[in-house]
Amino acid sequence: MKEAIAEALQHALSRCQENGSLPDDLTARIQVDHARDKQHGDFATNLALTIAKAAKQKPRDLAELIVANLPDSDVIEKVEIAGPGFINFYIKSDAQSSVISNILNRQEKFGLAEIGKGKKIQIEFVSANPTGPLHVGHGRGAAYGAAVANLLKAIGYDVHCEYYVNDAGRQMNILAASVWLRYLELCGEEYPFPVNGYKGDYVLDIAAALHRENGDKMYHSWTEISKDLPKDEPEGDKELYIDAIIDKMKTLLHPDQYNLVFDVGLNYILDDIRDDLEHFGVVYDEWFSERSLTNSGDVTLALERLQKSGHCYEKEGAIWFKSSDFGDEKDRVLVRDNGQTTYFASDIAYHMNKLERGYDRVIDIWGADHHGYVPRVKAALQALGDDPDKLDVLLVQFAVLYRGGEKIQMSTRSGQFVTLRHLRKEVGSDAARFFYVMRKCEQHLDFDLDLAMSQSNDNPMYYIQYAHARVCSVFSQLSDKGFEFDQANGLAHLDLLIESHENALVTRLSRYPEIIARAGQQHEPHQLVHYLRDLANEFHTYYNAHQFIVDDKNVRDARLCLITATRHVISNGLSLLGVSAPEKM
RNA sequence: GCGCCCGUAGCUCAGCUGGAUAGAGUACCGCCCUCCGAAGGCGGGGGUCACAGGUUCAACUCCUGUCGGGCGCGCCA
Repeated sequence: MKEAIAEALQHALSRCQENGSLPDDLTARIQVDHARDKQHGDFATNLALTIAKAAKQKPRDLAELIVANLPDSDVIEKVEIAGPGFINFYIKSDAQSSVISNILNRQEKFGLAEIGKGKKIQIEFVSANPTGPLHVGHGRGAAYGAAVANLLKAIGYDVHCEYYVNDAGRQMNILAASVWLRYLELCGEEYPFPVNGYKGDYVLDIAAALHRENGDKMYHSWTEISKDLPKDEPEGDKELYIDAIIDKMKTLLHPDQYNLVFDVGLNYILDDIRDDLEHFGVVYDEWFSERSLTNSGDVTLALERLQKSGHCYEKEGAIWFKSSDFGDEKDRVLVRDNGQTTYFASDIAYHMNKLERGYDRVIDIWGADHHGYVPRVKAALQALGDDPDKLDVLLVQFAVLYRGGEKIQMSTRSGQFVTLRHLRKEVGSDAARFFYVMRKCEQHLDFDLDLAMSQSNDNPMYYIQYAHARVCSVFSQLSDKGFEFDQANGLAHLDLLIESHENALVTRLSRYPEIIARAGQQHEPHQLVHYLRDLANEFHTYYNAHQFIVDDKNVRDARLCLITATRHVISNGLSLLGVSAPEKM
């Protein structure tokens, strides 16, 4: 509809230029907006105001000129000039109501677009370290990432969802050490658990599994382990201490044994995460291993290419990337003085790998605490000769949890956190998914657990789902009363939908495709949330104002067509958000 | 200190990439079920859009500065 009006305006402009009433070199970006106020019609354009200066004419005069040159249209009812020079358009009602038959034909396909046809997008999200279960902070990234992916698919992109598994590095070694120490407890050993070890219950479970499978095979006494160890906190340094334990573990255990402990821990947690996300309705096309980048030689290759680019140097035994050449605040280490590559080096290789896979666009969704990391990754891509603009990093602010009005402090290491699994079980996947995407990602999210877990009616999700359930309920009433719905008859009598509530609802329905397109392109699922709330509101208002099951068959069928269309749109929208549309509540 | 994000109704947030009188929810007050689910609807009060300048026919929106809040500035990942 918007396009039709923009096209008409373009015609009018060209016509004015042909007959000399406007200068030839005039170019205008035609903008058509939904009128905010009903008194301003359905659509409005500020075209006359924007070209006033270039055309050297008064906006109101220009508006009249444009209107006079508008081509005939079968959708425009009338045109008005208002205020300083706005042009307001009123749409013919039969053009509006055609959206109903469109929805009833397309059903679950209504709203889909082909904006991204033929374009491939890779989207990576969550990617939490496999050192423990997902917590509610990760949940936001999961819900947001999945919703963005759904929206992009809906507008025609070929979307590939990926989870980057950080299965290399120090954190994983700490996990392995934590598991091993818990395992020693099961062998009957007693010792003080390291301050910096992972203390969550899941570590006990992993250790138990390890002990079940292997008995005491990997047992070493604490006196043997603790020999020459530095002091743990509070007397000593907890970081040095845990590293010393890892070293000791590596010397005491056969490499195969070390890897076994490591892998049992990794796989246990990864399985848990995968299972958790699946129940959350979040599925990935690929789980990409950080270690695989080292094994495949991609890390070496990335480092070579970076060094060839001339933006690397050696200092104090380490190899540095001169990211400050590309706007980063300081240079970054790629290879440590001990010869080990950094996480950053893997990440460069990973992003290089992503772009080499031929995606038109690559989206990373990170926690906002990683924002300082963006410039260095883009710098690396630029140094490698790739286009850094192909990478979109979307930063999600953390969800701040409240319980009893108090902010909850969380730490993975101490094991004090609310898991996503827990949240899901308490409030259900639907409410959690909905809550997480209600506000835009750069906004802090206050997640009140008491409110969410109490299944309160305050949750706007119920309002939307209720609208859907109400439509379904009307249809069960219909058969109870011995009526049948004749869709074809309803579509033939859409002109009977003359009530203002009906017009408002139809107008709202007609905007759905636009909302999907915009929410997708701007990566903003919250726009869809707000739309659905408005749509539900329009429906509930209509429901209260008018009876649908009336004796007049034509009116009845027409109204049933309208509410069925509403049901489809609600269902389609909720499904993109990962929320169900129940028929009964 | 530097960098990124945020400051809109008592509270939680929208505001369509500069447009017409700044909107919802919630909370508070008052109405509406002999009628398809009241998990609903209708009405009411409540705002110097943090502050100060600037650009513009037009600024919540763009620019600069100030103040307030969050986060980040490792040879951790």
